[in-house]
This record gives sequence, structure tokens and C-alpha cells, in this order.
Amino acid sequence: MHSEGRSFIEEARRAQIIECAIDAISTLGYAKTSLARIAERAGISTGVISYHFGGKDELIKAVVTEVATLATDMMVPRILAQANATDALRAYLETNLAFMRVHRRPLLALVEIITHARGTGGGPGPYAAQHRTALEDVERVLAWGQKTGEFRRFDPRVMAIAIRGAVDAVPAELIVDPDLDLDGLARELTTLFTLATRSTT
Amino acid sequence: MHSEGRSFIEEARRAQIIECAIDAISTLGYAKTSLARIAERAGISTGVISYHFGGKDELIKAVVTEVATLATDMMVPRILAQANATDALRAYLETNLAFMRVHRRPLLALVEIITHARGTGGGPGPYAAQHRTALEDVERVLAWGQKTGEFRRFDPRVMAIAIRGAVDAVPAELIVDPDLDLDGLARELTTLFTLATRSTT
DNA sequence: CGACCTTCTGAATGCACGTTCAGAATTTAG
DNA sequence: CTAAATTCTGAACGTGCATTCAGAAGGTCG
Repeated sequence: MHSEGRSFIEEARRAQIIECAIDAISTLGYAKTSLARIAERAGISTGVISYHFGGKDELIKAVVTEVATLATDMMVPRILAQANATDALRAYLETNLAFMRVHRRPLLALVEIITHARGTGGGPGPYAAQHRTALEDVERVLAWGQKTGEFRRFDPRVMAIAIRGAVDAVPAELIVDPDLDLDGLARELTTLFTLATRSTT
Repeated sequence: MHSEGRSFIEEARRAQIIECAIDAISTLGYAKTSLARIAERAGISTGVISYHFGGKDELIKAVVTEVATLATDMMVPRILAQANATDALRAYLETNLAFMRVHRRPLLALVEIITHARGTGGGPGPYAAQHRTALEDVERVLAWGQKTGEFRRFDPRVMAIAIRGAVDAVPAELIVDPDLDLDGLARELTTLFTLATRSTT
């Protein structure tokens, strides 16, 4: 008997199922991923998933939390370590692309979920907030640079949309062309947005 | 008897069904749009759709063709009318956003289809070529500007990804914030990419 | 050893989907 | 007006899905 909330076996199964879900979603796509496919990869019955997660929605939520945490832990410290907004923007782009290189499949799964999950009525999905937060994080860096005079005057919202749009376009490109040079891409994007944001002397 | 391929009634029904499909997809999202939902909006039985289009896939293809033609007809002439690459890039961004303003729902439906349709094995979907062509069109404009010396040296592929990424991010933003100022957006994006591409004198 | 709890299986259930089709309704042709 | 072709309905499949559940299997502890 254990006083903790979850037993050892439970924790292991959850991790395994989440792993298989990431694998399935990243290769099959969100729409074609069913509990049966995930269970198949894990070599278990579909009932086990419902047993451990209560349902599909909760499993998906667990995957999102898992990957989002992974991303945050890797990216946030590096970005916050920068002394000025220009370097922060550079770090933002570099860490984003670095994450794609290191955690490609989890990232693809996350993108699949965020873009494909919709509310019951067709409205913004349950993970729209996630996207919004990401946008606001970028806006904050941009506002910082404008305050210090490093950046010219522009609508931070629009620039943030452009930056996130460029970053989010990469995973899709990665599916078509798996041999994409992510380091080169990071360098080009950094130059691009440095030129686009820097204060016109 | 008609010598043409399609009767009057057939043409009318096809148009109506395509219209309802666009309406359904743009408001419900691709995943939640079924033939039943489309038929419901048209006030007909689901069999009619199969009768006129042969199946769901063909209907979707018809929608894509319809909207893509609409977009091409509106955008290509305006872009080709420009005398230099800088103006062409500006025209490209402006016409893209203008199209979103005029044909918002069809455009949303098109984006839904392109991003959500996947091959049976999970590979690139049947409309990946569409996306690739769009990317190459941008690359062509960029290469033009580099040849004339208007643009600095950069990887046209990467810049194209960033430009299309920024443009493609707008519809998603439009769902969350329907009152987005598209004209202002166009102006900001033009400035942004003009600064990013222009030759460093 | 035996009672108990956790974990799992495999089948059953109900639902939504795309497609098909016999026959009815409607339009067109002679 | 009659006959044929076109167009539509409503129901019937067959499939895949998420969920549920009775009972088996496995481990734990008294």
C-alpha cells in the first residue's frame, strides 16, 4: 500500500501510454489517431487507457501538459538569461528551433493537438489559450525592446503574429521535408526579425 | 437534352452544396463537418451529395478548386502588374489580406481543408502540393528582387516560409478575434518584410 | 493459505459516419 | 398524355469509434 496518490505501476503505464500517444499522433496525425491505435502500439487493450486516464480527452490533456512542460523548461531559462531584448528575441527563435531538433516528435504531436482540437460548437478549442499565451510572451519581449529603444515602433501584436507564424510554419515544413536545416533556419530567421524590429537609427 | 456535360439543375445543386460545405467547414471546422451537417444546411438528403459529387472526397476537392480559383483570379493579376519586386511583395501581402476581408468564410474553409486533410498513412495530404506551389510563388518574387539588387542576400526558401507563415497565421487569429484590423495588419506586414528583405545599402 | 486490492482483458454497447440503393417524385422528350 | 430520364428520399448497410463492464489475472498483506 502506498500513501502517495499514484502507485509505481500506474505511473509507469501512464508514461508509456503518453509516449505511445505522442508517437501515434506525430506519425498518423491527430484525426487518424484513435485509442485503438495507441493501445496497439503499447500492446495493451483500449480499456487500460480509459482505466488510467478516464477518457481520451484527459489523455490528450496529459500529452499537452507533458510536452508544454518540456518546452517551457528548456526555453524559458535561456530566454530570461538575456540582458537585452534583441538577444532575448534571438534566444527565443533559437530555442524554439532547437526544441524542434531535440524533441521533434513530441512537438509535432503538440502542434497537431493544438491546431486540430476544436470546441464542440466549432469555436476556439480548449487549447486556444495556450496559443494566446505564447503570443503574449512574444509581445512582452517586443514591448521590452521598444521601451529600451532597441526596437522601432510597430504594433507588437502584429509582429508577434508574424514571429509565431514563422515559427509555427516550420513543423509543417518539417513533415514535408524532414531534412530541413534547422540551424540554418534559426540563423536566417534571427537575421530576418532583427532587421524587421531594430530601431531605424 | 443538353449537349453540355452538366444540366442546369445539376449545376445549381452543385453550387448550393459547395456553398453549404464552405459554410459548414468555416464555422464548424473540418473535423466536425460531416455530409449530414452539410445536407442539413442545404435542406436535402445526404444521398444527394453522393449523387452529385460521387463522394465526400470529390466534394472537398470541388471546394478547394472553387476557392483557389477565386483567390488566384483576384490576386495574380494585381501582383503581376507590379514593375519591381518590392512592389510585387507589397502587392502580394496586400492582396492576400484583402482576400481574407472579402472572402473570409471561403478562405477559412480552404485553410481548414488544407491543414486538416491528411493522406491515409498520415503522410502529407493531397493538398500539400497546393501549399508547396504557394511557397514557390513567393520564392520566385524574392529571387527576382535579389536578381535586381532590390533585396539583400538571404535564403529565399526561409524567407518564403516566414512570409507564408505570417500570412497563414492570420486566419487562425481571425477566428479568435473577428474584429481584427486587416488593413492595418497589411500595412504592418508590408513594412516588416520590406525592412527584412531590402538590400542593405 | 486466503481475503483483498490493483490491474488488465475481451466483449458488448451505442453512436456517428460515408456509402448504397430501391423506389418515389419530378422533370423532360416524344 | 405517355414514356423515359433525371433527381431525390429515407432507410439500410458496414465500419470505426469511445466507453463500459463483468470477470480473469496478478500482486500484496494479514
